[in-house]
Amino acid sequence: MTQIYKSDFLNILNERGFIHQCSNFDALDAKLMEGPQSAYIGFDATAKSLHIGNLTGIMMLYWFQQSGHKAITLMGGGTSKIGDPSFKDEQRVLLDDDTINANISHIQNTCFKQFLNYDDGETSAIMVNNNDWLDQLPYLSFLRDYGRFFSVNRMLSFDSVKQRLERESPLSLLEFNYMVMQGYDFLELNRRHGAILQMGGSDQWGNIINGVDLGHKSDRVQLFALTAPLLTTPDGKKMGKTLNGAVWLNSDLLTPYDYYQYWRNVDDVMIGTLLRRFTILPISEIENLEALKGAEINDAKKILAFEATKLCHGEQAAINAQSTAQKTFEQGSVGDNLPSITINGDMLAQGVSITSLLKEAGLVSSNGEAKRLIQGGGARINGVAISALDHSVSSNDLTDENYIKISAGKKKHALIRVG
RNA sequence: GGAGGGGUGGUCGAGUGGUUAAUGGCAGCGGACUGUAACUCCGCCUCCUUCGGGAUACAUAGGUUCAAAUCCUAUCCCCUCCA
Repeated sequence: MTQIYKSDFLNILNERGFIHQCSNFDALDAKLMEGPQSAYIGFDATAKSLHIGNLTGIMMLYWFQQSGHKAITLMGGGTSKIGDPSFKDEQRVLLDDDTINANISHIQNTCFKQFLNYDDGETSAIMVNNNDWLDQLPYLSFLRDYGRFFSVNRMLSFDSVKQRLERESPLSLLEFNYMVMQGYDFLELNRRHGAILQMGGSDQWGNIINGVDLGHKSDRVQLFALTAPLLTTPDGKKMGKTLNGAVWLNSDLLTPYDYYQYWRNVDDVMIGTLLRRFTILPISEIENLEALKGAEINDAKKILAFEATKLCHGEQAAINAQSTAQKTFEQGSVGDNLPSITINGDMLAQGVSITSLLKEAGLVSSNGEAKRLIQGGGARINGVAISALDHSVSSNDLTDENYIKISAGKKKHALIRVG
């Protein structure tokens, strides 16, 4: 591999496609060679789980720690009260404290612990919440101490707000302050934990640079910004949507099987990029995988899905998910990880309408949707398409293994068991 | 405070009294093709229904009318300009 940097960390990030912009490559590279450093990434607390969109940042911290440094995960408990306006056209709904706190504790206890080691001596990852300092800021003295370092002229020049202004979308003072808060976070984390680097997606560039400038002006410290390219599909769409919305990292919001399936179904042309970013396979192996052509790409996708699931949910969950997927799609049978519902044996003996079963199994959300699904030819019982709206499912449909497989389309399946 | 503009289904955006549950694009879902991909094509895309219909719906609440997303009144919210 080509070593264009001195530090392992930058070399790894470079070969894995994480580098978009850096405030000062050479100086950062040199700094990383001096010994363990601290870097952080901020995460939203607007939902009770992180999602695939946050995964790039998590992986950057992962490699940072693997390279012998200290990773800091900053939960935006304070900044979530404002809402990042970058590249958004509309103001976000404001969340109340209780919701934000609940979200943070939920995220803390799940997502990160899979990827980062919080008990690793000198390079233990740590988790902080910016509400701890932002909530206490005295307005007037804050303005006097730090407000003077922020140039409105400059802030207005950032693409993230320029776009909003050009479209004449409203930008409130509250939202405009988001980048001030984020900039101050950097300073605070430098003081508290010696953080010298803030990373993030390329949409965070403006916000991060504000912190770098503030560090220089206020404390005469050199801070660094490093951003990763945003992930988009070839046609420019954002990655990370699935049947039910976001691709969550928490298994209680998205099962490991569904998580596996998300990766299994990504666009062909993304395969190399995704393997680099979201698996920890050696680059040489990734190069072999992305050289595959045509239907062979499926092999690469299976590996991507397996490795990504393993990182997020553990090896056993990945094995289970893979096995279920294989049985379901390659052998036409069923796997343990399919969602399942239990139904009373007597009721089943009398026959249950397919519509209500589809609803029960969570495959559709209303009778109307079930009806449309059936009319569209997408409803199946044990793999056989059902065309009658009033079709009744009964004990006769039970297979030898004592279940009924019900499907909505070719990819969504559920099992009905008798209980 | 004054003047003007605007709030339509997940989203963008038509529609200015009547076959309008509301054109079209995007997103989404299903089908065909295929490799559990992409492309393309076709269908669907408020809810309930005994499948005859019914109930809700165009910021909110009233009103005019046989009939309103479309007209009137009040209220709320947003934007622009002026003070």
